Amino acid sequence: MINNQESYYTDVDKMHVATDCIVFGFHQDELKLLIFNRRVQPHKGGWSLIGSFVKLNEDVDHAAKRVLRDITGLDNVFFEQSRTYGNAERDMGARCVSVAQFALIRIDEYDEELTEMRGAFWYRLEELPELVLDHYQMVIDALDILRRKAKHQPIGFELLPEKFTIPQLQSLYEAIFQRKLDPGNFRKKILSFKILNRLNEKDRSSSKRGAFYYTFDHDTYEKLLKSGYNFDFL
Amino acid sequence: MINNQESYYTDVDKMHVATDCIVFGFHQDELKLLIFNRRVQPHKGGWSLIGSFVKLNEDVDHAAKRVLRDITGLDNVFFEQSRTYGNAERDMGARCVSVAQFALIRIDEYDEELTEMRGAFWYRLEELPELVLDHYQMVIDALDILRRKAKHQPIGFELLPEKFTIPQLQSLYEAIFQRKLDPGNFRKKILSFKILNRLNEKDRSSSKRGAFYYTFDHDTYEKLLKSGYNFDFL
DNA sequence: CCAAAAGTGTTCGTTTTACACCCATGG
DNA sequence: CCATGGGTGTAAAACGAACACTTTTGG
Repeated sequence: MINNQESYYTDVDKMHVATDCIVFGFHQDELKLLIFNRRVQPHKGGWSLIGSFVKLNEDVDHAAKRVLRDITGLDNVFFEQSRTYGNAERDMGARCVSVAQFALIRIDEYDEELTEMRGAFWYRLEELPELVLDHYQMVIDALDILRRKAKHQPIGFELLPEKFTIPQLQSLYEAIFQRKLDPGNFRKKILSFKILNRLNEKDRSSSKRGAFYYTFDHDTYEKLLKSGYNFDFL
Repeated sequence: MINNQESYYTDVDKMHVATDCIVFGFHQDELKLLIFNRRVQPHKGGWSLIGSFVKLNEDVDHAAKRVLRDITGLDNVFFEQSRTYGNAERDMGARCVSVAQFALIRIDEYDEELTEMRGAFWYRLEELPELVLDHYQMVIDALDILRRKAKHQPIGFELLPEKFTIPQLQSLYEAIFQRKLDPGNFRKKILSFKILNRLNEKDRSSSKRGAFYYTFDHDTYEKLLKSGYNFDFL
């Protein structure tokens, strides 16, 4: 069957298809990006996003998950397509179209040893080294999409540990949007969505009084979402 | 040079890369989509989006513009990437990744004869025929992105003629969002952005009194955008 | 003169913003 | 006992939804 139909396309150009992952993490009140020090040609020694070519029988989405799993040991990660980079000249090596996808990971869960063994490291967004090809543009674009999304849906929870405090959540949003938020107003807004469950447990690492831990109530969120509820932060 | 570097990638799979265009137009208070009746295999006789394979030395974006120009005669059209469809099984014919892009066109400007000669026709969104492959999903996804975008930036102007009235603009937004809007409130909101210039000319085709024509002030818009101004419709 | 669409104004309730204030507690 | 961050309350301003009202003009 495949061979039969394939015949329609025989005179059509073929090219490499890659996927590059913009992997965001959040640690110590800072947004971090996972980047990769290339140990082989091309661009040996340069910094790049983690990525891979897509195999003939592999979904593009799957390729991204495969790469991230190989490097961090993590599975079941939040992934979303960013955009596709298809300029003819973008990779001088060969014609190669790259589908960029961004991931949000809980930085406390990944396998640090495995990651470093593979040549990947976390960098603060503000102090990224130069990146290979158009990878810096990919980061910019993904950040833009992340910000847009974060404004209208509670996407940020993907970046925090299972249980977190409201001040932690606030500092994540401050990192994403690059501006200070009012603690009182932020708390009221977030709680008004009623998608957080308070635990009977406090985090005392950043104050004597301690801040209650919360968990994200995925079920209630889905319900509200389906009922057309609007989650507009800020 | 190319041949030299190409050697790094010799063992990497290659595949077809296509682009499909979701072409929106606005006419008689209705959102319309340009679709294409296939005259050759595969899927001969079926309805599909207009699209093409990307050539080896051609930017992906360029391929979309080329297709649209060939079919409608239009150039300089608003284009934006939607998303990329990369499932291994999406086209039984052969492995083929498709980058979907949507276009907004002023329906009064295209070349009707050329378009029909090429087998393409405008359909109301509500009465689309069945589309081949995953093209229907592409339409759904593009609509979703269009709606999101339209909410936060004055994208709709791409779909109207150079000069338009506020009631016309309103009916466009009603078509995009599929709901009635209050004329008074809509007008105030739009005018508050101060990105419309009123002409000393009226359209009397839909009322005795006539409605003033406006043009979109692109320069002021860009300025406000850069200064961080928020355009939130609705 | 009147129907009908264009355009303006007013009201009222909600949301946002800024900020004052109370709480809990380890050092 | 007090500095510090957690958490609550509140008043003023801004905004949005609903709707009444005025304007214009061809038939």
